[in-house]
Amino acid sequence: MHILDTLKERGFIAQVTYEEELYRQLERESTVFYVGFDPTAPSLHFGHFIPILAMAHMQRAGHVPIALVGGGTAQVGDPSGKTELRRMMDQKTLFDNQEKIREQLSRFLDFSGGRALMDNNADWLGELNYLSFIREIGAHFSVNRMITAECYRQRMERGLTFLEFNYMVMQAYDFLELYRRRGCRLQMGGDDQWSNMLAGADLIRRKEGEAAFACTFNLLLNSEGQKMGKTERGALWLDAGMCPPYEFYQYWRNIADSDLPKTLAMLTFLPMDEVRRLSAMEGAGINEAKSVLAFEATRLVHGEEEALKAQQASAALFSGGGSMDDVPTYTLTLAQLKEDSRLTTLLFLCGLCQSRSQARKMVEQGAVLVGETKAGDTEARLSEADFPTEGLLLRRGKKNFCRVMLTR
RNA sequence: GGAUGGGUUCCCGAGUGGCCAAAGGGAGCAGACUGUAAAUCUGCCAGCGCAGCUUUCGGUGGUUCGAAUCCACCCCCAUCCA
Repeated sequence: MHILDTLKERGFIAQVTYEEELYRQLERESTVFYVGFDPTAPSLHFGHFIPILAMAHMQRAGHVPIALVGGGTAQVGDPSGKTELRRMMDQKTLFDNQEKIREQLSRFLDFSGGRALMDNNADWLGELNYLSFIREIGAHFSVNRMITAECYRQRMERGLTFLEFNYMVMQAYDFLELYRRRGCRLQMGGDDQWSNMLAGADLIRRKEGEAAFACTFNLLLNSEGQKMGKTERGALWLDAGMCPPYEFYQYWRNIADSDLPKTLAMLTFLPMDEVRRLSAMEGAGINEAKSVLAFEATRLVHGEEEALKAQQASAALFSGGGSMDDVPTYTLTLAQLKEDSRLTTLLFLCGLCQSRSQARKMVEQGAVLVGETKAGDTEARLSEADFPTEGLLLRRGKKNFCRVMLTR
């Protein structure tokens, strides 16, 4: 099956340029392509996951991905889809974030033997000469056309700085530079990047007279039309320290029925026959399908071992039996307990509630379970005897658990 | 640079001297019903050792017994003019 058809079937592709030609290009040779990543956060989050998976699909099909870290462009800020001027980041933070991204990407892509590459556009944007740049590159851009691009249109009404206006030119230049350095012919990315990507492909065609392509991905939206990957605490990070595997697993285990088919297709590498079979499930079966999704997605992000642990912890908490070993755990010292033995304090400390006020309210609403008994008293206190050696299981609502271990 | 209109709790958005931790909606959380789903109904939704107190309405000062609300200066945003 053609890789583009695979990506289409799994729901990745939003828009493609010169589609027929791109089909032929990908058939003819191993094609170098790139996806840009902004180093504006210390971890990749779920929003990056779709492009990453698409890159992995492409790599499996024999093509060569370049992950381009936007160390230079991040100092400008992409106006696409933003209504405000993005705050600027200092160099040090950008550099640190960049290293994290490199580390995380290597879990999804095989960087060995030049099978995947990584570049940073600070390498070439940083030393550009303004005059030669506007002469060589700027001359190819029509402001008239730029301002009609979707990504600028809304900002034209609200205000757009000249700094941001340059973003498209810079991104187009990246593509040209990657073509020259690496023979890169295809840029992939989020659909909000469409105009920037087109600009790059056009620039290569104009300056080099060579074929270049752009291809954008769909956002994964839930049935209510909102982006998926938002949690109670914020973004769904791909870093285990910022979002534990158990939490990641539970996110996908809890999605709406109607979101299951597209999610399975996009977030797993299961054969489409299997995806269709699982998506057709009903009633209790659909829960089974969701745990397959959760397991597969967690496996991709955190590895098989962590996925198994998350699965086992979930089994122990939700369906009884199984091992409690990998249930989210908080360690309490005896000194802490002596200092403040209130249940509400513990709920706050272990992260189950975001403040003691919230903990008090949860108790009032009958949402808190201590072991097997429902807590009814907001002033309840705990003593050493309440903590068995295997830990005390606290629960807020039906789905939030924390095992508290007392170290004596 | 000038004129005008604005900046309110996660978001939208009311409030224009005390009855304001601030209407209403959305999001979120919890309870009931379920399948760790959706829909629906109900409650909660700044913090605190919580019948009381503390911090909050762009910033800093001021008027007042009392300010999100009035005054001064400043910062930022939008629209029009240059």
